[in-house]
Amino acid sequence: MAEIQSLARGLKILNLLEHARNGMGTTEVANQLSIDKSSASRLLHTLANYGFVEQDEDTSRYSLGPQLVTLGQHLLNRITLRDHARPYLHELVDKTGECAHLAIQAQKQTLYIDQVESTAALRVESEIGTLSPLHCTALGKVMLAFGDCRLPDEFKTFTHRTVTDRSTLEAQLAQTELRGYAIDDEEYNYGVRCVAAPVYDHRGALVGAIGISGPAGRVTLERIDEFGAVVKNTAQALSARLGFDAKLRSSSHGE
Amino acid sequence: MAEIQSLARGLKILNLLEHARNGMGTTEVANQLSIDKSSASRLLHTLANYGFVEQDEDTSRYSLGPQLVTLGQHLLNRITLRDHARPYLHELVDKTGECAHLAIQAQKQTLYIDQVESTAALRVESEIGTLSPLHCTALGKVMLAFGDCRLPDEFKTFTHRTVTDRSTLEAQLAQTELRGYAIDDEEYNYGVRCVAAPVYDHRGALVGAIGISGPAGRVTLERIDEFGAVVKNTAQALSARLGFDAKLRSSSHGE
DNA sequence: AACTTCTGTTGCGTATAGTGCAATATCCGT
DNA sequence: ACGGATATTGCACTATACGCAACAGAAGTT
Repeated sequence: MAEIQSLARGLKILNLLEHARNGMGTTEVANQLSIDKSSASRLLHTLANYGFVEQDEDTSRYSLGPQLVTLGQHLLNRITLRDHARPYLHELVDKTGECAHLAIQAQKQTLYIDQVESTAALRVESEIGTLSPLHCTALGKVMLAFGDCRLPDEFKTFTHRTVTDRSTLEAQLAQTELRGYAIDDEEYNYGVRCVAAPVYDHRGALVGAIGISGPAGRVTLERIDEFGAVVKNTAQALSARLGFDAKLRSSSHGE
Repeated sequence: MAEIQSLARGLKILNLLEHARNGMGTTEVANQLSIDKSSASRLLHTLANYGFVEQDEDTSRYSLGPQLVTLGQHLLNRITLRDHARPYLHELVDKTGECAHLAIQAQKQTLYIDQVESTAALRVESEIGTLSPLHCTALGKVMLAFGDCRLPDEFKTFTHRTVTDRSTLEAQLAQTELRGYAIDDEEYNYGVRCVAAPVYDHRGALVGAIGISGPAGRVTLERIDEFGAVVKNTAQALSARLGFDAKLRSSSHGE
């Protein structure tokens, strides 16, 4: 489809300015886009008229304007985690063939917010709205490993696999943090394995987790790392979608 | 200066979409801007190509896109409160003729971040970087009234006007909250009155306060409400500048 | 199910609107 | 005061975005 050239150029300018620490001058912008100074000047003026960029009165250099904050903020307010997670849950189902879940942390427990069932396996009934423990579900372990709440005092037992020893669990969480996804190996329901990864919002705060769960016969221990990678990647894509910038978390190099 | 029409139209579309709860259709956009459907369609496509809007695959309606979040967020990271407050401090000086200050809360105290001196009165020396108590300065009272920290246990006395009685101070803070600005009536320094109002960031959190201070002879009790209104308005303008949406705080009607 | 009546997208001729060149104006460093 | 940067404005040209109209698809109506 044909692009509107001048609009596209304006938008390109905004993208350029994102990475310019101290703003950019007209000529600089023109060179980057291989357009004439005059065109750049006029485009910048138009952007400035609507508050998308602003010009420093002294240096006459341009940088991003407050309108972007306004629009971005409004947008974030509209976003409900659930709405945005849904396509990613579908993606998980498509790629793994298993049931996908979205959960957040509530009242020191795992609250299931959404579920997308795989067409093949309908053995797991809907768990939306239910609360589960943190220590024995993949989604809950994500909260523990990547969130900022401390471990509960008691660990209830559900299966013979449920980890109830504090130090063992802590070791699992450390491992979870390292590899970027959590595993529930029949620790909550017999015959069900789960894999989950963290979802961050635009501020870099943990807002929830997404993951898959399926019968141990299909979600085998051999394939679990493969599933883990898929879940992790999908969770990262969702986080990016929510405005999360990976740089926020990995390390704090930016001044 | 001549505006680039197509770019301006594109930006107008973004502004339109801000207030559209469930996005807008092509025709709707076209009508609002009094342009042809085809033009609207092409503009929207271009915006979509760069992630500034996105089209729902099912309904084919358009809404604001993730790129705005990205840009807005990047911009917020660059913002330092001080840089943005400075012109507003100048504005205060211009309008009141008194010295203007910016402060944040640090270590349960008032930390002066910036100061703009009035040309007329240079009797107050620079206080940038100094810490003052919360309970007897206008800036500090703003933190107490609008922030989320609780009252200290002890209230040191500085002048005979310093309020050291807990319930009296609480009454003052309640009044402060109601009228939107705080007053220091010679409670910290003899002969100096101050007026301050809260500054909020894009999340609606209190980030600091700005205010003016001047000799009691000029900042009279009769004129103090007049000064209060000016300070309050300026603080609100600064907050808006930081991306603060008044709706965030006033009341929580939104779903 | 055939019928409107909405949508959103595409082809195309036209002329407006944006472009690049060049001139001007303004600022900075020496 | 001068050279070498900037950013901005005038102007002629043609490329570009525009509106019209035709098309396709969805959603209601009868």
